[in-house]
Amino acid sequence: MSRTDEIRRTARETFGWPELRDDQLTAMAALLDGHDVLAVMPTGSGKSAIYQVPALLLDGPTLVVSPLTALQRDQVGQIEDSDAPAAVAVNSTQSARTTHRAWDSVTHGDAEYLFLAPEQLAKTEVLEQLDEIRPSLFVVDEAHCVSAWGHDFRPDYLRLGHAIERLGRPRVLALTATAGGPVRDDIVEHLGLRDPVLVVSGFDRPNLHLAVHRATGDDEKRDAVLAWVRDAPKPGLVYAATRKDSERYAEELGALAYHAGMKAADRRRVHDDFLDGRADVVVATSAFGMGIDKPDVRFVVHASVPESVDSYYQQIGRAGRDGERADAILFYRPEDLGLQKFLTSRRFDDDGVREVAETLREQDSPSDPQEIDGEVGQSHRRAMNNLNLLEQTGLVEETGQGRFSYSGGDPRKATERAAEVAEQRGKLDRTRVEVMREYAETSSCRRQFLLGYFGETLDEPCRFCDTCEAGTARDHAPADGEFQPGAAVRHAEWGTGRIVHREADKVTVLFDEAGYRSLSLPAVRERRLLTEE
DNA sequence: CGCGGCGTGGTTAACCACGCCGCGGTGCTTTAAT
Repeated sequence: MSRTDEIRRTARETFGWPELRDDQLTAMAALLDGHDVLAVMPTGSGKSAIYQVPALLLDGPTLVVSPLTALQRDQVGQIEDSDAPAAVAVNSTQSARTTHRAWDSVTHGDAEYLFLAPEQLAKTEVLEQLDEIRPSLFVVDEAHCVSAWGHDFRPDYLRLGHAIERLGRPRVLALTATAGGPVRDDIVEHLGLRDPVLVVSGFDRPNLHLAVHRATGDDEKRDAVLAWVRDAPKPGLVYAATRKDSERYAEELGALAYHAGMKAADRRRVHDDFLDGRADVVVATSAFGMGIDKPDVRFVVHASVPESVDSYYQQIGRAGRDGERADAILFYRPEDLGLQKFLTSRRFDDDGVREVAETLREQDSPSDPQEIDGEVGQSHRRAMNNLNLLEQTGLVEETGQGRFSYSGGDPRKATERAAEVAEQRGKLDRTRVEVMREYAETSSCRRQFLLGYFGETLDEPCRFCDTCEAGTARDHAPADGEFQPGAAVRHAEWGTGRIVHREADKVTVLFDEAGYRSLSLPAVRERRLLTEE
């Protein structure tokens, strides 16, 4: 029987899926052929199937790294509802006995799927257990978290590559719904994917109507948000930038608020009420959304700009999954960008990095990160962030068996190098916020803008966004073939990059080193700033 | 970076302008005290 027949049969007989889409099949077959795979496809398109099916055709259990314990519960439950072998999770929300039983069932081959958060893989004893189990497939679900969270909030995401190495390099599958260029690069680099097969399904969501409402004053913006939401068909989601704002809007709308400062039980209730249709509108911070797969969400309103186009597309992607018309509208004030710049900026921890470097240097033999963590007087998060930065300088290297050696010489020098790495990252993040300004302020087709950001092209303006309807998008359709989205270019100062967006009088370029930059076309032409490669 | 709250001081009895300060988002894990 051919490989694809085998895949199809397993999908049909075990999971009850009569058909698989081509992109699903491509990704599954690549995994079975022993390749690493990065799959970027929309939620609700059967992403989980990509590991669930091959898992059964490979010897050895499948490890799934999943960011939230709530998500792990859902995923285990989903597998339990099928005829597939058992799935278990290991995390801190369950009793020691449950965890013990979970390990047992994986060890004895009774459970096929094991769900874990990345923090589990930072523990030596967990890695030792897994080393015995020898997983054949290592899945990173919601893989954009590697990039979005790995650089500060959850540094263990950046360390998954070492876990993969430590487990003898099982084949790796990274899954996400949204990933622009730098996010994909981060995933490939930090998971250590080797020559990965990239499977990207269509990004366009033609039933989503895109619009931006520009406001000058804060009061004016609030009134506009309230009026729009009151008149709109429900259910819908409102994203606010702060916890306080989510509560304020929720109160004014008679809706439910959702943010990470709420008690777990309240959060779960809001989540369930929204999914089951008891709540029409939820006003949330960015905490809300992962694992939300509700078909009939009619709008996603942003009461304030998010930190990046990646986040924006992720959040509006929760509307209109049923294919019916849905609205994605951003209420925009340039002043709101300041908050996002603040929130994405990270202070470089000079003393902390030096302490980690000094501790590494004093070791007689290569050290285990857990030992380092225990020796420095820093939180786990802080210690791992500092170690991550040192690793990115190349002065700290893995020597095998999950141990690390230091070749940095003077820790003060190493700290300076780490500061440069951090500065580079900070620059990229700031330019990503700036792209949100470009999106909000463009008078070209918004869909062409969004798709260009993700490396896709839409040949004609979409006619289903506010700029198309206002007629301004047409004026920006390039009359010539110069600087088309996707084209490789070079800039004297910023080096090589790729065009992500082009309008009548300016281009936005993603540079390999300098991040996203917008350039005025007249200036580019006059001073020959960009050359096509 | 931009806001909201608070105190100060200055002009005129009830209020206003100014400047300073603090705050702002995402979750896992482990542990200690009820």
